[in-house]
Amino acid sequence: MDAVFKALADPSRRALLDQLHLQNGQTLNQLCRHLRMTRQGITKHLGLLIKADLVVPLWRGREKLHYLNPAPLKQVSERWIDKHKAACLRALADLTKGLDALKPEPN
Amino acid sequence: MDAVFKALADPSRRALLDQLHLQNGQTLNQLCRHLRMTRQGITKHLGLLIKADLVVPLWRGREKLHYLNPAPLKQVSERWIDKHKAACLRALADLTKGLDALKPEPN
DNA sequence: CAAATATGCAACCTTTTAGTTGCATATCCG
DNA sequence: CGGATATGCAACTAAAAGGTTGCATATTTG
Repeated sequence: MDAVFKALADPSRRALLDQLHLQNGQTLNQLCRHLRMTRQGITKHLGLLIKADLVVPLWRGREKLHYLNPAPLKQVSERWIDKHKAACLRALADLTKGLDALKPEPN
Repeated sequence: MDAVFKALADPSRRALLDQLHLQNGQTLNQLCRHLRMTRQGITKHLGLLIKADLVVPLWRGREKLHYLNPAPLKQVSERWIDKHKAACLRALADLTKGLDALKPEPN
């Protein structure tokens, strides 16, 4: 679990997850196009994501495909959010969003 | 959002959240009893948790009560887990597709 | 086979972070 | 008031993390 939280702590790694969420199964080089960083830097980030089991690698010839695995994320929120409270929170979040949308400009 | 992920990255801070989840509204000194660390160290951790809005402080006289606020955690998991779809199923499907791509050269 | 492509490994540097020590400030209670 | 309690702020140190450069390895392709 520690590896998951550590992996999520860095914005570059979250960007990688975003990118995989957008298009799953990308190779290392594909992912390099979206981040302005050396390939080796990205390799290290992917290494942490893989160790945290948030990304699953799959070799196809000389290419390494990367797949997003959101399973560990499930446990993240459930650790401090009681199941029966979840619905309430969700409703509250939606309500807040609704109220914000409704909020009139003071002019 | 960045502050939330950063705050969750440290095991001591997660322990503090655990402690508050166990008993909400504890003072700084109360929290100090459960972690083996100086009070100032814990103060710094709580500062980050408060900045991330994961903990809400409330002053009562000279005491500072700390309350857990799980709301930001909701968004954490929902970022990469599709709300209305079984994300794990989709990921599995994509993974299977990757495996299929691997197959055509069995020889 | 040789060149190009896709990736890995390791050393290195710089910045950030965790934790400590020391002192200051505010509140409660006799 | 004065001592005890509860907390804050700042400087400092040691460890960790982000990122780079350089070179090695495996696979595809002409």
